[in-house]
Amino acid sequence: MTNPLSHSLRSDARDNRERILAVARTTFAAQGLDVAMREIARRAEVGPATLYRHFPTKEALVTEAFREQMTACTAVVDEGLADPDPWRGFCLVVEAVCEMQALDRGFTAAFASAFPRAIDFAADRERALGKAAELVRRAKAAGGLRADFVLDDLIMVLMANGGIRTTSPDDAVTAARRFAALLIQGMRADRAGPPLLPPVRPHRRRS
Amino acid sequence: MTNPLSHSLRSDARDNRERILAVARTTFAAQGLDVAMREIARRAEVGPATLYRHFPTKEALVTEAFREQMTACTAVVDEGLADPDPWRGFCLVVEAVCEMQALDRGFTAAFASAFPRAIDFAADRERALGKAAELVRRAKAAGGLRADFVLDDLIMVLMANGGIRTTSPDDAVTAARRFAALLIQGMRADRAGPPLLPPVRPHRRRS
DNA sequence: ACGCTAACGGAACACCCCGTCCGTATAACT
DNA sequence: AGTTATACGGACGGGGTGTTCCGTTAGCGT
Repeated sequence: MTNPLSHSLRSDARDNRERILAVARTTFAAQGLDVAMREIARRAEVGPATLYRHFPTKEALVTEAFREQMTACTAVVDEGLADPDPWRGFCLVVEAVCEMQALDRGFTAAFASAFPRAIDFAADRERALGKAAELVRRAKAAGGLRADFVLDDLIMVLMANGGIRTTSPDDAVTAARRFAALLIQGMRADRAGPPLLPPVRPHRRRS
Repeated sequence: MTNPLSHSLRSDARDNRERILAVARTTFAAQGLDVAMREIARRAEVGPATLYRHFPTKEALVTEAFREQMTACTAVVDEGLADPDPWRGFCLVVEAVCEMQALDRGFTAAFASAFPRAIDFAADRERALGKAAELVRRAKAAGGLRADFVLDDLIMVLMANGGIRTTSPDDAVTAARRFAALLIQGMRADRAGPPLLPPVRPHRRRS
């Protein structure tokens, strides 16, 4: 019902799978991707073999665990695109994504491809980036976003936001909001100040 | 001469020590702190035991390797304080430190205490932060920096800047400059836009 | 030149990681 | 209830890390 892949699985197997995914999501969110597979298995009250039977590799588990987060992210971008005021839509997206990153350390790492090599988010990632590019274009056309802003700047900002570490989740989201607010002021077209230096393309795997 | 600790050391030991430190500095700068001790020993053409005889633990090596970077950092803050225009001094410091972080990944991690637990930079770190607080105070008094800016915002910005990863060092410094320029525009007092949310204190080890 | 001690470095230790094998238990179907 | 295939989990292998032991080398003072 809830999961299209849940057919043809024995009941205990399906339960275990969901329990593993739930544990993986919360643990990755709280501690980042540097969590041992054994630890996730232990918290899910499952043997390591069971974990690996459901997800053949750690990368597979991470990919599956953050699939919904990824769609939520693109949904946010769509929401921003739907806003009648492009600049406001842009600001909302920046704030929302920063907050999402603050609430989920693992998502930050997964999105930035901090994991060994290009997860497989490639597809969703590129799609979201395409929409974000459109958002940037409109925000600039509307006169809200400074003209020398480029899509890669947005990626850079998100990467930077991911670097903020705090003690508690509450502090994390407050800091992210404050960070986003500061940045957004710097992105405004009016009183943009001296022109920015030439933009740089942040690193992208799969050269 | 150059090093006050170099007395009472045999010639080969002194050579090895300096070679190890040189290798550690360049390697940490290029690849961050996640470098195996064996790797540093190998590059310095030294056995692991020699490395550990000079630096009893990895933390000790890191601390010693970044001591001069730390003093360079405080020197930058002093330079900013010496500037007749507090706002310009503040901007210069932000730009310079961001650039330093871009050029040295290890320093970023060491400064942010990303290493296991509180290195020992505590003293220098607190001293530098004290001077930075004075810099912030003056920049606000001069009317250049927005009034709701706090010292912790500066720490947050530096932490964020450390999160930016690029492929080449050239890209890193370009990105850092661009990032700093964007942020500085958001920090300006004129046209500050809506007030920021309540500030948050970023995490500090040694509770 | 000699001897003594400081310094060296390869091998080994203890720990943790990801991923796998195989004998056992249990859900599902008759 | 009996049977069977599916799923389970403890134990294992291979590789990596920080750190230490100990037999050997080599600088330095005489």
